[in-house]
Amino acid sequence: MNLIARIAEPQKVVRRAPALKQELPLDAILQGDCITEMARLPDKCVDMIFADPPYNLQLGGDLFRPEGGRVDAVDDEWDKFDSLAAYDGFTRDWLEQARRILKDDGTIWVIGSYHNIYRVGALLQDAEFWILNDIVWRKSNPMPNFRGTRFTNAHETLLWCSKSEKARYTFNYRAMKALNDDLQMRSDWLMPICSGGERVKGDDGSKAHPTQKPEALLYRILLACTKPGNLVLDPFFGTGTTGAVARRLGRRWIGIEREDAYVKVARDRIASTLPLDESAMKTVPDKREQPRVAFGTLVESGLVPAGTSLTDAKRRWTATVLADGSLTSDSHAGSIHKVGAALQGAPSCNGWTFWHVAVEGGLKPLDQLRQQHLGANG
Amino acid sequence: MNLIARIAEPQKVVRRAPALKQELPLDAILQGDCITEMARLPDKCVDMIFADPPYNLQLGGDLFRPEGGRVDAVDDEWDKFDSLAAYDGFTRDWLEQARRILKDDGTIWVIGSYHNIYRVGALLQDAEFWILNDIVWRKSNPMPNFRGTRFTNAHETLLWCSKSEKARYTFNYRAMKALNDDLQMRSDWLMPICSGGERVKGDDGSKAHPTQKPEALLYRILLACTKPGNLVLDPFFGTGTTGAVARRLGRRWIGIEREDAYVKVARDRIASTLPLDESAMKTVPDKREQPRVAFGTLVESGLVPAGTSLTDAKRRWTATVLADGSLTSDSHAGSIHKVGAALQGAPSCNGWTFWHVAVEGGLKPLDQLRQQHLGANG
DNA sequence: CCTCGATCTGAATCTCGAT
DNA sequence: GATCGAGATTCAGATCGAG
Repeated sequence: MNLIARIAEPQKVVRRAPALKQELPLDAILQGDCITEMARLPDKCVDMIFADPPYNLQLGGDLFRPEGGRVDAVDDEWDKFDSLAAYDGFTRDWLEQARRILKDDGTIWVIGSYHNIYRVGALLQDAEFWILNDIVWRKSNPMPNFRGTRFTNAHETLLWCSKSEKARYTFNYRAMKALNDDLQMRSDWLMPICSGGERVKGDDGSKAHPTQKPEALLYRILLACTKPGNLVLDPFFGTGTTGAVARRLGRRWIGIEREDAYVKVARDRIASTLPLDESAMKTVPDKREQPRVAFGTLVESGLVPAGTSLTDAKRRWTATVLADGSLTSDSHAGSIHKVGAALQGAPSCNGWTFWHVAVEGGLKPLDQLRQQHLGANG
Repeated sequence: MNLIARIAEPQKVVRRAPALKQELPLDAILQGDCITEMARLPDKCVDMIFADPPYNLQLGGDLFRPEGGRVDAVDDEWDKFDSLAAYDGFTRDWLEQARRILKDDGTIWVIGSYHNIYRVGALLQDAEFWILNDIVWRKSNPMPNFRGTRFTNAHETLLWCSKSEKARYTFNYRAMKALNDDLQMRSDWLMPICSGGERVKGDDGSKAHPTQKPEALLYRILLACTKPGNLVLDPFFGTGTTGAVARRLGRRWIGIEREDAYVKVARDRIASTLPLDESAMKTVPDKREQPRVAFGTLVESGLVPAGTSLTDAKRRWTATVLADGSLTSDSHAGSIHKVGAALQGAPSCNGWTFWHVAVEGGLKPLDQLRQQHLGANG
């Protein structure tokens, strides 16, 4: 192994050891503040940067689940900033170093949530980075909104930028297309959050890091934007997902991490030969989700307008479609399935085949309209 | 029809016609510059703002499809800005007016792409708007990346903000859940781009506006964040999608549009849009808005007589109803909520769904008896 | 061995009206 | 403005123990 984890005295080291600017610590964890440590690296030396900076979540008090449990919030000191201005200043500083270290044809990836990504995006543009894509990581299993106050926050955003408009960056188009069943890889990626065996745990079984990213995410990024042997820098290394995936894919890496505990975890993780966990590699192909169509979608799209009267095949019952895709009959209200079941006194009912729309010359089941919708939008 | 389309001389009008600040032009198109026209509207007068500002696309030369056709790019004058700073200045100005016009409990939606949404998001936060969600519109039929140089840009982003952290905004949680097959509506929405019959065409068959938004998008937004009768402002009205959907859903609207051609198109389009039937406009009622029933009322009315024994769904605990509508168990006494919480050791508890009455063949939750009472007395 | 149910968890800006 | 109390609120998976 070729791991370095130094306990540095930043001020001294930066100023007095320019030597390090020549020799690059490959496949190594640099322990220390990310800006200080980046400052010690030479100009234009890395091919790609992946950065997962603090999100500045600004959470309030405790949040409880409906059944009584308490949500284990991200309340670590490293995510606390005094103000938006302080966060901006921090972001500007590390972006400045990142830009200096990055090769002219290299690219940078930054991940964030709505709390911080608009600050980061604007500052990237201010620093003359050129946005190539913004990528949406759609979580297949996000935490719900327990209080019913907003839309489920079910995604995070990644920004992918080159150093300038004219830069000739790496994009392995064919690899991405192959990874996506021979369709162009889109800007929305569906992936589960990091859990199960992939999630690094402490001795007490609790998660080692509150925001560990899934390897599948880094896998796709490294595969898309680097060549084998390229050097990848991760200035917010955490549990070392970037290093682990880089190693697996034959890329070189440098990680910067301040916290002692995370450095240890990352070192062990990368050192241990990970059995290729197929499940961690898998990304859910977008096609599989297409068959699921909410009835409300047909209402929104005007295929089954609100106010439409529905009936069953034998015209024994009728119900009316409301604006939100629910149904009302004389005695019941709810989804197409629930109302169908209630009217029949049955435990369950497939509303798609039960309910029909009157058309010229007869009745057409909702299922047929769903197929029509899929055909038009699939 | 009640449409206004004035040809204004902006500078004069703003300064000399404060009268308009009193009377609100409802269901009307105001023709003119968006900042000037907004300046003429009173403080805190609209419930929601939907804004689809210029994206500042910064497109280079013509883009050609593989088979030779030229892509019909957005190259209109209104999408051109000299610099990021100019775009920021413009954005700051219209956001300032938007904030002034918006009611304190109102919300604003802004849609954009990666070209502009990071500017807009940061400036929204700078103006002390509070981001509630960022929403990803996933296009089921995006334009492919013809050159194979990037990921297919398959989404746009919407920001939903209140005026402050503490503001009590409207969110029709139940309606959104109904629209999504009884699952919480997530922050990623799959919808086709506006095409086919919905796309407004000119006399020559070409599209009337380069970036017309689908009605389904506005439908979901208006249904989620407004009540019937609420007033919605769209300062970049274009072909009037916001007005058309607002009218369909029984919301009032004001549109601002500078271009003569778009004003005409929007006016005709909205005139031919029919409002939904009053009953079809309905959505499932939010529990929070139903009339409150004190548990004591059910005791008084004899629906749950004093002395009744209650139990939870798993029959782990029991309690007895007292004459005043309070409960006693072995160890606790108080309201149905307090006793339920205390027995479970939970911070809180909804006694209506926690406690059940034994009936023939099983258990019936108090909530069901409450509904029964409401049906009989509501 | 498998199945079923109970339990736990994840980057979360998570209530509101009456007094 | 602060306080108090009613009462509204969860999805997809992984894990583990019982049968």
